[in-house]
Amino acid sequence: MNIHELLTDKVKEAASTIFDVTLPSVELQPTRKDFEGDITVVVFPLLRFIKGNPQHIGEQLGHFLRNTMSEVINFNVVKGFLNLSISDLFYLTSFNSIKDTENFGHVPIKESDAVLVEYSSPNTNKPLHLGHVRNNLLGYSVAEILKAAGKKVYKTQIINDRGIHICKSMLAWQRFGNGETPESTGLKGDKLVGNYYVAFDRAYKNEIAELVSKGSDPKTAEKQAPILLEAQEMLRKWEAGDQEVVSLWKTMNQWVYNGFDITYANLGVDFDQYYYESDTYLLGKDVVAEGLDKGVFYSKEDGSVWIDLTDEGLDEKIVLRSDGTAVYMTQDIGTAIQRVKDNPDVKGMVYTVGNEQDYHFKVLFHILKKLGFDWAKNLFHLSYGMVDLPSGKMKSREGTVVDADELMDDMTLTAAKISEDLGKLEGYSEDEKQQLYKMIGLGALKYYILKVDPKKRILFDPEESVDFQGNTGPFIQYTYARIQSILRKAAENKVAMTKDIGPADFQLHEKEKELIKQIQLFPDTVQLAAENFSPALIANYTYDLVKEFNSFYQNVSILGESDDEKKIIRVQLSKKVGEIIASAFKLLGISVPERM
RNA sequence: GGUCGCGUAGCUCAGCUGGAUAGAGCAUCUGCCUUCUAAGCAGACGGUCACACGUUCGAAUCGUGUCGCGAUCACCA
Repeated sequence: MNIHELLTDKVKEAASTIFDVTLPSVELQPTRKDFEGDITVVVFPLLRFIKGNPQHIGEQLGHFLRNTMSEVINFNVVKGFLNLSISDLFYLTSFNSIKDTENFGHVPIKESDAVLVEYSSPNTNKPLHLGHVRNNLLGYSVAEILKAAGKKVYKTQIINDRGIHICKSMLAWQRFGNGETPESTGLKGDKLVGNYYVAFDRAYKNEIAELVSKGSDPKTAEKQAPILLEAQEMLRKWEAGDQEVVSLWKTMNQWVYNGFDITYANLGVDFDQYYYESDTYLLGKDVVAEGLDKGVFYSKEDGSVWIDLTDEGLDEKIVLRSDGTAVYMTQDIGTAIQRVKDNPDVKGMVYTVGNEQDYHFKVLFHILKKLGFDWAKNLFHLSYGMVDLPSGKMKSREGTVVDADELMDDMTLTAAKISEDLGKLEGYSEDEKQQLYKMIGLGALKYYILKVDPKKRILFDPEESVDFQGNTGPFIQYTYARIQSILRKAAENKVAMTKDIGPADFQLHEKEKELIKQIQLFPDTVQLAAENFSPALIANYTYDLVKEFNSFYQNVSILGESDDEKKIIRVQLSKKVGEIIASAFKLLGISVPERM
């Protein structure tokens, strides 16, 4: 039982013995630094149940708590705030139990409670860019946080591997490619294919210009450019299963997958399941038919099928075209159902998709609820804002996107430059250095993106790149490395790491209490982050912990002239902080170095 | 125009279910490397929490409205 639960119970008990009232809840908060005490009971909310002067009530409660709880050694009342001083006994017993807890903050996984997390979901016609990076980091991190909170998680992505845009790069390759392959060019497969997508666009624009110069109207020119008609023809052939087209499609998609695999590996994300739109784009039609029978949907004269969501404050939405073919929504309905069929233990899903699709997912979730699926109440759209550049929006056609691979390389280079300037890496082999630079560069990138609320837009300045000071990944990694150094030296000094320390041995330093308080918050933070699908909560918690640790580190002597008991508890504290940093960063997909 | 999201220090961001005098980092300035890593620490400076009204003992936080920015309102995905 933690101190908050303990105090809540005691305050309730006090209220019933002194005032004969039953309290539904008690408001507790950490005492502000300018006041004496550790934990504060806010008296104001109690006034609804206990009539009287808040000052007086606070004092009565304070006396009761001090007399009946060994943990409360003193109290004072300021206005309506009852500040309680907590004993060293409590801090030490609490820390003694935390110290030996493995995987502190993680809850064991309950197999019955599976959640499916979808992220990345790329197109196979161009390489991944900065937007995907945010998507991937968010999705991966949320999946890891859910695991830590005791959920079984399936990471999944649905790959958009079909459609006119895929045919465009295929056609351009046929026409201008001269049989180039990733092997023959040495290019990553996704880059090669992406180049042909750009080549298509160039050729298309030229044809339009030519048609317009011959007197054609620009709008019709856009629709009648021969290369576009040819791409559309190719799509028809693909849908008809034309062998040559399908074979080229398979080959080129495989190039792209091989390229993506490298990017994902560098980014440190992974997936348990893959869905391909070429398999799922026909799904959902049967569900629509069923829903039509049940009266969830209705059809119009032309045969198209709709759902009326005006009751929910939304409008009408089409779910099947008049020619009977599926739309985006149809596919998503079908895919959701298919996934639960494939994984019967799934009780909820998280969709990591940009906020331009907020409306789509709102509608999708309503439809699935109306269709009566019990898991439909546990659907969450992990919606995130755009990543903008100082120059404005990223546009792939205008070449203003930040490529994911290049970005990671740049970050690694920046990390290398700063590290070399600081000159701390004597005795490192070139390999070790490169590994460390990558760890730092990617740590900077990931932390930079994950620490901000997903809903907010991010302005990413590649020039200024990323800071290594303050609330950044490298600063936290650096603190971790320093802690490892303390532990190495403690091992040389043979400090007893498992020994419990009692309150009689010495008085706790103010900084030690602060650190223990911060450590205690970690499990709650993980739970909260899981409930809110928020890596930002974990990131900011970790930064607070590191700040607290650094303050502790500068203000107390860990391995210096302190006596043995102090030395032991201080090294134990450092060790636990190191463990928490590592496990929090693991939830963010960031590695920590042993030395730097 | 309808709907949704955002608006906190010069800049980048925290601020949990309403609680005491609003919190960090960067930038600017001042101290601190003969002791465990100075990518650090301690401090100064910097705020009408976009604006107005409301709810109440108490509002950055909740509600309504206004303004600004963005997204979205396809038989595209």
